[in-house]
Amino acid sequence: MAKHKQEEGPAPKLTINDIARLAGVSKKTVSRVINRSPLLNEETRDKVEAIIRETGYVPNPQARALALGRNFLIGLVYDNPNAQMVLSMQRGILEALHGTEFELVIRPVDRGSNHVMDDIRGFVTRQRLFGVVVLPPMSENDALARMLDEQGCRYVRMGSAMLDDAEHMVASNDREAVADAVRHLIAQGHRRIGLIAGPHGFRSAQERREGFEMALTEAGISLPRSLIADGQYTFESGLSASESLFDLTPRPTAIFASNDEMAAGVLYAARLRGIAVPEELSIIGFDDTPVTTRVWPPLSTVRWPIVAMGRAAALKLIGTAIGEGADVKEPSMFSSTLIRRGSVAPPANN
Amino acid sequence: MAKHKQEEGPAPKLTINDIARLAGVSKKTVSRVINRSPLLNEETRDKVEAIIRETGYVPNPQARALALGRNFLIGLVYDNPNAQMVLSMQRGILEALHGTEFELVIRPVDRGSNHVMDDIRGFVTRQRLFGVVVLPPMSENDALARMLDEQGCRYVRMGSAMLDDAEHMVASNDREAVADAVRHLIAQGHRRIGLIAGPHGFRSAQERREGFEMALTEAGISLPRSLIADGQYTFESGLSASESLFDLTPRPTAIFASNDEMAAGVLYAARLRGIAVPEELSIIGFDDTPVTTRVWPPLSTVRWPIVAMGRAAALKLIGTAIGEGADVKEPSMFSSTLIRRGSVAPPANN
DNA sequence: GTCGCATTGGACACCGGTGTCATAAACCCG
DNA sequence: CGGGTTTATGACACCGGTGTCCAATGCGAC
Repeated sequence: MAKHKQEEGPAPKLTINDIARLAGVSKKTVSRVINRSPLLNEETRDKVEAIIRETGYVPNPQARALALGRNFLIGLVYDNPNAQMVLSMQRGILEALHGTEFELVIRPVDRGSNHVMDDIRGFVTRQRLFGVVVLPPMSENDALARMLDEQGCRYVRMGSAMLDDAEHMVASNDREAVADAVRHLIAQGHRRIGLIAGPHGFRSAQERREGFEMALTEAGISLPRSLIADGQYTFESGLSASESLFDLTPRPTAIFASNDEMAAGVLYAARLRGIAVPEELSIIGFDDTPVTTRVWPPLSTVRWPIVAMGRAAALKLIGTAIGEGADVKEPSMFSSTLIRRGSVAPPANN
Repeated sequence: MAKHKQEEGPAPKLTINDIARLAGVSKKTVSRVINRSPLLNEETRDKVEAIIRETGYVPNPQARALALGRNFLIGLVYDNPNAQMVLSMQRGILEALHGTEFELVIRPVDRGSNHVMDDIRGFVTRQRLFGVVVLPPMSENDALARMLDEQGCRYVRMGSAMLDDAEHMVASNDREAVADAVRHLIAQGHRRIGLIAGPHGFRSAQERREGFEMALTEAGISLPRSLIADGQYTFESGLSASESLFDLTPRPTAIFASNDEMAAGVLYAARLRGIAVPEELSIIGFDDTPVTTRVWPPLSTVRWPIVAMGRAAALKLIGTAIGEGADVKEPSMFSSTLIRRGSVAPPANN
């Protein structure tokens, strides 16, 4: 329809020159106002700011990017099987970016490929990204961190343990969180507790496993190797991994699954076998994804503050740039909470 | 491949001038090579291309953006309650963008707010976006489409019906898909079929409702108003909406829920009431989200090709730009498939 | 041999900001 | 009241590309 661009001009597109002319100053002075340069007369600043406000002028980010050799873009690099997690992270980061001039550019990668590194390098250098947030398990790759450093690209890694200094890391304490969850099972009277572990090579899997073992050790409960089954963080892997646990005699009375997808798989497998949850089997998952409340019974799980962590990561990145309340140090370590729903009960007979 | 250059240094950062010097031509000639200008000597082109290839030179996108007044960024605008859908769409778009110089910038908005329009306008004009993909329900907003047009911003709208010409629209045929699903229920022998409708103001909700009514009308089945319950596309709304359906006498023997979340709610409510699924109640959902296979019994549902549609949308946008196999016309209309799982069975008694 | 035309390449301004440095005005002190 | 210092502002080049326009070259035609 509106193909004819008439008086309905496609936006005024004011430039710094227009503002300079209107204010009767040089473009450099306008630039100083925009960049909050301290060596500026109050009066001049006010005058220019008034003009900017009433014209609604906004500096062209492309020109700034060119002049500064750096874009106002934050990249999000991930290769994550967990959709919910990725989306929440995006939300958290965007919350922090909201109201700033930064935008979020997303970049899923394939960590299996042998040019991931080149791929990411190209991404950050071509776009002259201001910085990137890296999600697990990519974030566990130290070579990647080193490369980003070399490229002069700021970065923040998300993870389940501190793998880097506070400036470059936002972490949750998975080990302690899992230990808490397992202590809860123990407090309910469980003694034969199975673990569905996450995939090898995932730091989170390792941390969660250590938390699991820690709680049992504390309580003086021995842990036969047979009570640990390997999973891949997928529903199907949880389903099949629990089979081996169900075949045990005596059967475990509780299972901790290293994430919710696998916990849902355990629940499903239990139903297939006619094992009543929670009467005959207690289950705890990890992540607090929506699936936990869609199944029956709703799954107890561990919730970690993904959105808040995403926000913190973004603030760490841009904190230096916006430099308003300059030193609002974002926390680097976040703790998780056990969410009690209907999938845990004391064991039937002990 | 071109791994010749040192792995160290914070990137060589070649410019068009360097290439021009190395090739012994002017920068404009290099520019012509990059932009595939036809008025160029074969010999010159080959020479310059060789240099570009062996140095690994990549033009600076910021400079191009400034000179062209347009960025190589695609925006994704959405206000969608369905996480899975958003993520799949991102995936589809990124698949199409892969290997091009385009990047994806995401922009969730709040369609309730009364400055959404200004927000989006600012987004596309400030960043000089090449184009945007708009997801439902934002895509149903014609004023938004008009505004984007005025701003000279390309756009493609995703939706559940053709609301615009093929150039600007990628749609699934929800009405027909739902009709098929309901025909399936009728073929199984169901006559009292309930509908959990989507929220008013969502075109998809309307289309799905019309498909539902269409199938019943075809079969000569009357549809009392009481068999339609309003939902909000959320699990909770599906849960509570189904209560009113369960209170009916006689109770419906099947329910079509306008999306999977609500279908999961129906299933949950059924379990709370001790209604056996599928023996006493058949359920069909819509979207084929992962939750359908996590619950028991797994839910029959309608699958629509989100990823393929995202890919098509992105290709429509950039098609003109890459202009290689110039006229690879992407389809605009996609059809959906009924996925049969365990939540449908013939009614117990009729 | 000269002219006209098509083809190819380059000089230069420009996109809209920022950095550097010079300079004018204001200030300070002896 | 002059010289040195500080402060506020502007002129100008520059970031790395692209568009415009003109010059050089080659070649056939007269």
